[in-house]
Amino acid sequence: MKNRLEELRKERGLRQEELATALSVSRQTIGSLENGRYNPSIILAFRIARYFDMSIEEIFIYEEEYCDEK
Amino acid sequence: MKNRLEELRKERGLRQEELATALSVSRQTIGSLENGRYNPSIILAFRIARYFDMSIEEIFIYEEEYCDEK
DNA sequence: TTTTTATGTAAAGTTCGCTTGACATTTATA
DNA sequence: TATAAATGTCAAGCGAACTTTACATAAAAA
Repeated sequence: MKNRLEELRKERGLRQEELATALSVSRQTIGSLENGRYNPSIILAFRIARYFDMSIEEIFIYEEEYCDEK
Repeated sequence: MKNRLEELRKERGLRQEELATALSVSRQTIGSLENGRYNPSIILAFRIARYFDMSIEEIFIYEEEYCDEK
């Protein structure tokens, strides 16, 4: 799954650490999401969407080709 | 997190097993989601939303009171 | 009532999401 | 250049999200 986290964070002039703090996760979690090392839990996805005042679908891009992902 | 899975499934006259097969998960996964034993991964949430032709937000209800969930 | 169908749920195992801690690399600033 | 600030990334550990197997219960149909 792709996402627009880095883009959205930079638009707002935030460091990874600041975003992490705002979302109550670790800096490594933000880095890992931005670099695609893993996907967020749905709870974190909701918190991210709420933080940026957007829908989950506007931030996280699900494409069917990942047909075997869980 | 609450969700409308059971309601949506029954509206469409599906058994848990049929929905599970359509989504490529086990029947127990559907039952566990319907009964709130755990939350879906974001990938599964996307597949469910796509299956019902709805947004994730229309199916899964995130409320801020779950402030410590991950 | 008896049998079948649908659902509930537990146990055990695997992988993933997230943590903390650590250290390397890149980028910016003194 | 040298130092600091921001990011990249690894490892170990924990709990969550799945799996399969199994069995119990509920509801519907014979």
